[in-house]
Amino acid sequence: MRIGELARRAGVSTRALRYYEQQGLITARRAANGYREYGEADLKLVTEIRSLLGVGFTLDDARPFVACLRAGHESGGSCPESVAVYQRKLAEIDDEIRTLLARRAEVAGQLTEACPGCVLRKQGES
Amino acid sequence: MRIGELARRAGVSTRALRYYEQQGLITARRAANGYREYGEADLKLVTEIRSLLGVGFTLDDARPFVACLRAGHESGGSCPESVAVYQRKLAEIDDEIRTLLARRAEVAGQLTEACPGCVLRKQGES
DNA sequence: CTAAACGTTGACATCAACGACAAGGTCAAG
DNA sequence: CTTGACCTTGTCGTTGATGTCAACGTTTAG
Repeated sequence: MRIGELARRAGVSTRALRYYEQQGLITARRAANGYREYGEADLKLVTEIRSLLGVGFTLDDARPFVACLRAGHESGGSCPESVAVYQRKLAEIDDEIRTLLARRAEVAGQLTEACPGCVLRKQGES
Repeated sequence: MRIGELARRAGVSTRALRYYEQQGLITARRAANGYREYGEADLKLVTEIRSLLGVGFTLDDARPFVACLRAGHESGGSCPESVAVYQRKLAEIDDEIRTLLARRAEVAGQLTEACPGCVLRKQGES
């Protein structure tokens, strides 16, 4: 299939696909006229990439997953390198959550000071 | 005081101060030689801006606070416009936290699938 | 034959808050 | 007079994942 069809099927823009290629995440055979030609495996790759981007991974983070799929594994996350990324990302997410909770407390405190009774309750806060 | 001293006292770069001025957050009298001249009030403004930036506010968010201080209030957060920003930011932060929690769950789930027993516990999780 | 619908590469624009220069003016001390 | 520490404006670079053109070649349906 050509780039337009892959884009439609994967739900991404052709621009994105060319960018992924430029970043070395996907590759494409070239037809005689220079057009990119993709197979079903490429659809899986792009789908994996999109899924990872959707949960906040960067393209760089996605590399091991793509490599894992290319190596023949049915899941991109089943290689040690991918697992390492998973763990790093989990740690990053936890860090961000901690930062945001601290910020929320700080901002809520300031708001309370400026306008007692203005603070909205958060789910789970007494 | 001139820009260098204000920068030192506020703990920011002169570049940042000029940027704040360009964005209309602070203003400066000009000496005969064209140098910017600041007063103690400006130090308060910059300190407020930095404090807000520190908890994730944008310069645009900081505008009402600066205006509030300029209007003579001792606290930048004590004007209704500032309170509105506080509330909007709180809502934004809560949204981000929710997103991150969902992501964390998603990533942790994938990791568990790929590598049972690899997931680290989070504080507060059973 | 031609227009529409594809494909190609290349390059600039976006968002925020500056950092890092360039190229110059000003001013005090030695 | 000169060095050096200030100050000025202006412009480009940073970061990530594209959007959006430009300018052009290809293919396909009518």
